Amino acid sequence: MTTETFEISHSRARVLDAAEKLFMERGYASVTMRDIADVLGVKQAALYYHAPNGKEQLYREVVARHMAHQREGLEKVIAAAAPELEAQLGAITDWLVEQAPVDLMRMVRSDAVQISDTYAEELIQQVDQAMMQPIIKVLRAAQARGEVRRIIPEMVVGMLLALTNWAVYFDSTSRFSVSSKVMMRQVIDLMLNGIIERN
Amino acid sequence: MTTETFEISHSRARVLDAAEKLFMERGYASVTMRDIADVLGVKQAALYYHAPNGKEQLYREVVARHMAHQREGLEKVIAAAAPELEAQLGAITDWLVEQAPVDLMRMVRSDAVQISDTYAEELIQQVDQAMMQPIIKVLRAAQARGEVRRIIPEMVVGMLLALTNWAVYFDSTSRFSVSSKVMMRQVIDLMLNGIIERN
DNA sequence: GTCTATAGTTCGATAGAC
DNA sequence: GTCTATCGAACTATAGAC
Repeated sequence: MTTETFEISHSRARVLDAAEKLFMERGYASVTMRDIADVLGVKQAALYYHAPNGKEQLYREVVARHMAHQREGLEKVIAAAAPELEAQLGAITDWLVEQAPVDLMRMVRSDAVQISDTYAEELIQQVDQAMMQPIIKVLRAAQARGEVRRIIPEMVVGMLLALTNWAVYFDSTSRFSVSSKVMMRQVIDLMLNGIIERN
Repeated sequence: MTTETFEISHSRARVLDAAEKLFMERGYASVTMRDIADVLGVKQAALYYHAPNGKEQLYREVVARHMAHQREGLEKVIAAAAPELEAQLGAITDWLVEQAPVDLMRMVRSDAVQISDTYAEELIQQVDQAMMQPIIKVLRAAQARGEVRRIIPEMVVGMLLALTNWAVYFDSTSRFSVSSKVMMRQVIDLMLNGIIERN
């Protein structure tokens, strides 16, 4: 029984892994069930044993799992980092670039709306809870300590996520020898010189 | 004859307008020819009179026209702006937010690759020529004047485009009363405080 | 758990009437 | 220039054998 349960969840995890990679890379509409099956080396119909509720539900589960993963990771690296804002932001961007950041804007504005308008709203909430709030908390704490001047944390967090995406893409084109992590350290330095309170 | 030519190009422009709006909002794969026809109030088959070469070619033409439009606009506002870097960047971001910025990363990584790998390369070149090089020239000129310290202009331009996209999206959610243009002025101020040469 | 076969849809595109 | 009608391909999903 334990073995069977393990095997089942392991197979499911493999399906979710393959689906996640494809969905996040190319978007919901342009990934077919056959594409996912091909990656797993099975026929298209076999997918419906592991994902009996179809493509739409599969996408929802992939996203929910991804967001849970991001939230756990972010909270972990934030807790482990030094209590200064710069160190915490560095730990955050290091984590983000390691996770092969996804195009959140495409997910919300293209992928999700194809499923339903209510799901688009739900996805926005998930992204907010999993990826934005943990970082917002870091900024608010720094504000409370008097480390940064008055900013809108929600705005700054979005900037950080957008810049991380760009850094990873820029690094992948690799015309310049600047790693994503080093680039994001420079971005943080640049941002802090703008938002740090000067006495 | 002149009237007929005008009417034809006018009809074509209407088709390209509708296609551009949908393609840029939702991406290549999730926009159907029927969607475009619905916006125009005609049946799907009628589209093939104006776009006889099909969906793929329609997307290519839409993108080519959009990039030409962006290049012309950018070069115009740059030429009209004051010769200081801050004023030029402000004119650039004002222009960009007015054009309802598109998700360049989705275009390159999702839309274009569905058409062909060679088109993805072509699109990257078009984006580079139309949107990045004009702004890169501004940064290089400022570097030559000694206004900014050593940076990688290509990297900074990508940051600026990514942040502009985020600003417009953030503004559209409008939970906070910060207009895209005002927000980008603050971004520019923040970036300049990071990259300006201090003597 | 995976397969073959196929039903039911949707989409891109063409043909031909008007 | 737009319409109706339709073809062929691709996709989601189901049924049933193994």
